[in-house]
Amino acid sequence: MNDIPPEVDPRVERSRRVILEATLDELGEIGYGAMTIESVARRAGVGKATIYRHWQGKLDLLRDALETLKRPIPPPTEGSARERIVALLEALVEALGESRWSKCMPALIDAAARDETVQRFHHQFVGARRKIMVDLLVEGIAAGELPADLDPVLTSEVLAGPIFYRRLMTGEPFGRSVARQIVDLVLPTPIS
Amino acid sequence: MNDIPPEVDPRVERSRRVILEATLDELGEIGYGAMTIESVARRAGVGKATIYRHWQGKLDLLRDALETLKRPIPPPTEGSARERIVALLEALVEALGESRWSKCMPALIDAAARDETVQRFHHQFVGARRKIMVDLLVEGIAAGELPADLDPVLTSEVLAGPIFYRRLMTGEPFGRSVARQIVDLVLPTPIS
DNA sequence: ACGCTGCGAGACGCCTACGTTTCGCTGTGA
DNA sequence: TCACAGCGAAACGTAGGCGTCTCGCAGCGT
Repeated sequence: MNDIPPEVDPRVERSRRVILEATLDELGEIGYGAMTIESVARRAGVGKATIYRHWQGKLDLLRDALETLKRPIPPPTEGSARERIVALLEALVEALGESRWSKCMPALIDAAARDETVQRFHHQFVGARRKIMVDLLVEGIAAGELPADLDPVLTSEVLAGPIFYRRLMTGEPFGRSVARQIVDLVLPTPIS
Repeated sequence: MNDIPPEVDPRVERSRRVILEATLDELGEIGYGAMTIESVARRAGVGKATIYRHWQGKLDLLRDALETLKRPIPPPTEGSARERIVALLEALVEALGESRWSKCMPALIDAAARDETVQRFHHQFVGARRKIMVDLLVEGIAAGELPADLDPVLTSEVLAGPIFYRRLMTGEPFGRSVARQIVDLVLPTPIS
């Protein structure tokens, strides 16, 4: 995962960085089908030969660019299981509102439908996020805070699904507060 | 909506039909960004001049093609509110599994992110579907079969969201049975 | 200080799509 | 029956991306 830097020429480092940045920007803005090596080079302020020096082509470039999106998501650790679930869902709301990941999402979904490698990345990326939620649910069940017969996987989908639904299908704006609303609707209310 | 046929040349009728068909096929297969007038013409077995004779360009063509996807969805009328909701959700599962709409969905989401007209179409299409579910929920509440404090809009999103989530985000296969599982999880179980 | 190497720029031949035009051909409607 | 209109095919010049190559430059490591 974390190599000891093999004395890489800083010029190479810098080129790779600005090119991968430009790739994600371009992807988010015009989509995968319309994205070209030349448009990426223009946006990056780079000769296209420099891109071909480091990558085989468009798909190879995209795959590398997507890797840079991966970032560890810290699972919430404070409060009751229910509160931690709300917090994680709120983090998802935030991420889907502003992040570069969110901006690239439509293009990513489209590209995933065309290329199997991108599809694997996409599913894996989402899967990693969802696993955190599933873990929280399992903990909650183990702690007796949630019903023992709750299906954690299905529940995680029911919790996260509506947020993606709004982002991708209806375009309806949403704020942090939907997170708690969804949890209140889905998880049996504690006696209060 | 339903004009009296203005004596249209059957050759024109036929051309429009095969071209719009080919447009949707092309859209589903290679996406909006990669789709070209020439690729549509090739697939339709048509001279590209014939396309330019009827449409201004790619976007104009796409908009017309999308219109042909619209089809009335008959809301279920038999059984309890809960059973009708399950039935409607099952219909959604079917539609997301097999239909041309589903095949075009990734491209559609991508195109909606680039063009406002497509976005309006997409949101409206989804909105029309969701309205049926909301109506069912409202009926159920009015009939006393569902709790009076249930938010019908949010509930419809929580019901449908997970199915889209699987289709677009995780790629996990799903069958009719998820519909009932989701309803059982979300709607308070009737005393049984 | 200096040889090396990654760089931006841009030219290359090739290919494909653009949107328009022309050409016979054939089905249509009177 | 026959004028006409829509058709497929193909050619047009233009534009732009492909992937490769060659420059001269400037920042790199020794």
